[in-house]
Amino acid sequence: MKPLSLHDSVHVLDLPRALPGALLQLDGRQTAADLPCETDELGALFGYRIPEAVARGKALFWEGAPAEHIFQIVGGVLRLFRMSSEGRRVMVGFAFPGDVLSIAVKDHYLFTAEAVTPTRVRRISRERLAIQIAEQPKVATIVFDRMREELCAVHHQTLLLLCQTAEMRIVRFLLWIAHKNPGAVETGAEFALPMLRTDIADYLGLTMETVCRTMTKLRRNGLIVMRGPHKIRFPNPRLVKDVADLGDSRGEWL
Amino acid sequence: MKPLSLHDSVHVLDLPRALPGALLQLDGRQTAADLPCETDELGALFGYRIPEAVARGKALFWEGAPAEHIFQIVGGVLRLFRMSSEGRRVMVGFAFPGDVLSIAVKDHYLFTAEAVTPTRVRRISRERLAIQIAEQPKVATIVFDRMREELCAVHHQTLLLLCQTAEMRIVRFLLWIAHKNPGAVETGAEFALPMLRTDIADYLGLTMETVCRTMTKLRRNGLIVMRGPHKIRFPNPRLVKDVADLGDSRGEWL
DNA sequence: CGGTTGATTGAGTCTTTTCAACGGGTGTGG
DNA sequence: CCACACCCGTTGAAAAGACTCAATCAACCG
Repeated sequence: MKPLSLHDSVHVLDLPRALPGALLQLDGRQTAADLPCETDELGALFGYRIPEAVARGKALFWEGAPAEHIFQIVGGVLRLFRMSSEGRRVMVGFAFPGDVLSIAVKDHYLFTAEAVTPTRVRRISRERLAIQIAEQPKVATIVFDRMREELCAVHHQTLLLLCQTAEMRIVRFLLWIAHKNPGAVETGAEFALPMLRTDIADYLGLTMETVCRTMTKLRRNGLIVMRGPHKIRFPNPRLVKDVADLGDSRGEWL
Repeated sequence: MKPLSLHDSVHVLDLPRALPGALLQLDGRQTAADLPCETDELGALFGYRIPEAVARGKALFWEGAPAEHIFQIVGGVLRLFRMSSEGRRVMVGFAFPGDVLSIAVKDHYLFTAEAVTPTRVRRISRERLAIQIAEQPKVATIVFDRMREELCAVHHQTLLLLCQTAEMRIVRFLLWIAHKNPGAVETGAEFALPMLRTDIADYLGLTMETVCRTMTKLRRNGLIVMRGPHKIRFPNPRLVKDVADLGDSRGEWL
């Protein structure tokens, strides 16, 4: 058995992001249902310490600061953004339970990570990770996988941005969020959309107003049902297929 | 000295992509000036075999095919694209001399790589790479770096797509291409823009027409000078700064 | 209660896309 | 050799879409 193969690795999407019975509330109010670390291969890496809490609106780390730690999100949602040279906020991603942050950076954080909801994280120092890699070659495989996952996340955003219309972008964005709650799309169950309209706009390269308007349109068309701005349902799964054909044979890109 | 540190690695942008004296012609006509593999740390990995040629318009590999090899571009330019579910072509990148392709994929190629210009590549099987990693831990560091580079490339596209206007996207795209020829921006020297207008459009999320129109606008404004559709100059480096302030302290994102 | 924040909606403007036409190359076959 | 077709780039006019500016509304908080 090869110790460091690029092949024999956990599938990116098979992560224990949300397990049956562990109802993950993305809005962070239900702190009891954190990601169970025992099931995570990476859990051992981060140790079984009690996770740290990050209050809503607080930053976990800042763009440009020396990257000393790697973080695993246990519960809650974070927004990841940079400041462009013109001073505009550029959303480069969101982090959900199970995600690992900044495993791919070299020495400085490339973006700021800010808690959208009350968030709980585990951390490991980059030094310690290096030692772990040296001691157990298998760890390198895990790190490879995580970097692949990070790459997939960015690629996913790229594909969203390459959608022509705002409607398409938003539908796919919503579906992406929905897919983090297993079965939400198929059963039409309600799921949380914790981030602000502005966050979504900055992520999709749109304005807040366009996001609002488009979501209203989707509501009028019966594609989505909203209970407040942050609770969404897809009442008609079949309808979803028509608007955005996600019939991708390989789930790698979502 | 830690054998597998994530820190002590070659800077992503310090790659021997274009060396003084090795005038890289991106249009691929000058096949003599290939990337010198001796200077490349990764060169040893790929061996010093004679590079394979890929004719213009031919694919190096196809989206969805089993990923058996990893490629290093020695000369020429490739377009990297996927087919969206609606059948539209989605450009996910371009590959230039020095780039390494598909080091981050798991088992199937995520995109098709097609030669824009006559191209020369070296290849290594994924199996062999795994063995190399096992034998020399230092190789893992190189692979980490390359994956970081791949991540940076995708992130760069994301940032391009998040630019509000077509003009900004295109200016930054052109600057990005220009930066691959050392000193081209500073001296106002001519550089090649080998890909088609359609390729650029698909990469920037615009239509071909918008790309054309915007480039003629840039030409009229004196920002660029064109000699045919594929030869560009920035005659006034100072003007460039005004239009697109790239004053980014860290070059990581370009 | 007044102030703030976030979401929504409206009206007008600007950009981009769409549809269409044209021109310069290149390659091919008569 | 020329005629023709085809690809690619460019430009034009009209339509659609997204943005800006602005007002309104609801929830929350001191």
